[in-house]
Amino acid sequence: MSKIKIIIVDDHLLFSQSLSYLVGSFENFEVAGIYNNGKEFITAVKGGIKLPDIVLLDVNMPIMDGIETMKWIKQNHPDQKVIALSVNNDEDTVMRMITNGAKGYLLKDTDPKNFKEALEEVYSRGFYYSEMVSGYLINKLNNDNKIVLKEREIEFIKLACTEKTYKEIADGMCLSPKTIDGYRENLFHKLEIKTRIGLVLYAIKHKIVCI
Amino acid sequence: MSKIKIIIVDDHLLFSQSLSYLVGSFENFEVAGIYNNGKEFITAVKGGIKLPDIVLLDVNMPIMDGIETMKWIKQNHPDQKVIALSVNNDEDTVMRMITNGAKGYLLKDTDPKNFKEALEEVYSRGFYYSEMVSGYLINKLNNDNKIVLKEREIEFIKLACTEKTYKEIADGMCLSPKTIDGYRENLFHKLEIKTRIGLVLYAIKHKIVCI
DNA sequence: ACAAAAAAGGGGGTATTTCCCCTTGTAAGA
DNA sequence: TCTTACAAGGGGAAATACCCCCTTTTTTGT
Repeated sequence: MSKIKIIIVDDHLLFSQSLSYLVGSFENFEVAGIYNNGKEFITAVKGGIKLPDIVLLDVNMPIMDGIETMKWIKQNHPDQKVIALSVNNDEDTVMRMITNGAKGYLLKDTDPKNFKEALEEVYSRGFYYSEMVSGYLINKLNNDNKIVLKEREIEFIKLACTEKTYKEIADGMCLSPKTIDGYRENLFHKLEIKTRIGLVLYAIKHKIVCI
Repeated sequence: MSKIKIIIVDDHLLFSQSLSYLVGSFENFEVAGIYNNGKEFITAVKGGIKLPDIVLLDVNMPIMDGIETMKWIKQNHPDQKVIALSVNNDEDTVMRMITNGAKGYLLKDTDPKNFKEALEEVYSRGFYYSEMVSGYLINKLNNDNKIVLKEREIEFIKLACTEKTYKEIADGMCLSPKTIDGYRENLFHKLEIKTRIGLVLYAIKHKIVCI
């Protein structure tokens, strides 16, 4: 019986190379390729490489990150099994990967035993959702009051995360200061915050801006 | 000739376990132990384990992070060779590790070849400073206008990164609002910022608060 | 197809908060 | 003793926050 093929996509060479040793040490598994970022992987797929049984996809990558890559995979190879790998467990990111079709989401501090289990389950059952992921899924069902930010609002938020005054922001967005006033108030209500500080904290927490 | 002994301290099990395979694959190197955080490692050292030739120390760890651990090592085993491992390359963190005695600072996206080189150099020459580190060292020499924040200022900054008004912050710190006024202005000058937003951004960037 | 609703832009006025200068007393250190 | 750090304050201009209101366009439901 041939081994289960794995492809690793991760920008941390030290990690991906090391991980390939770990995967290689498992019976029935073998690493079929290592790519440094989503772009490299997609280019390779377009170039005609054979898709593996499972892709191990890092979430935080510089060139083309996990979420973007996941979206592409979903569109072009919807049946491809992908396990997301990440150090961060914030609900936003986890849910975005899952809703884009990741079959599992593992933290990098996962025990190798667990990791192997996840690989096996994803291969045989098709998915592996840890307690964390299940928790988030239930959370999602219970209070699905998801906040939708419009393009123009995001633009405003980004500018609000600088030392510009609202007047300056208005100029920057070619709007009246009064309109900006409206944007602010809307967001304050929508996000349940009271001050511009709250807006900045929200923006950073939800990665609307990166610092 | 016996092999060069390495101890890995990293909270990401998947990484540390994998890395030990990589190190194991190098001639002349062997992994003598893996610990999940600084505390575990220090406890083991206090318990009398044999110190390795090189410690590979992750910087970002939950229980006892790389910087704290490095400080302890510097105090208690100043000759211990340590290579810091991290995903982030911000000057603050790098310099703090180096000034606390790290003999090298490697990013996790380092090429395994480079990694092996670093191990060898640290073992034989005693240190391995990448271009990045050298750059920061020179930077440090040129403009050594380091900003020192006092305890009370840090307290204030943390509160400024909330939706509290200065009045409320004053209450929280048992000071007059006017004193808070002074803190703010001092910091604005010292950090070359103009608004509380700038203060929040500074605090997050320099990890004074975490969100 | 057409009314209703939502989104986008703008306005007046006001209270509160932030920002910035300048001064004073006091305790601790060199 | 002189400096430095810390706490506190006065006064005022600017920015922020929070109401109320309006028009126009786009989207949506039926």
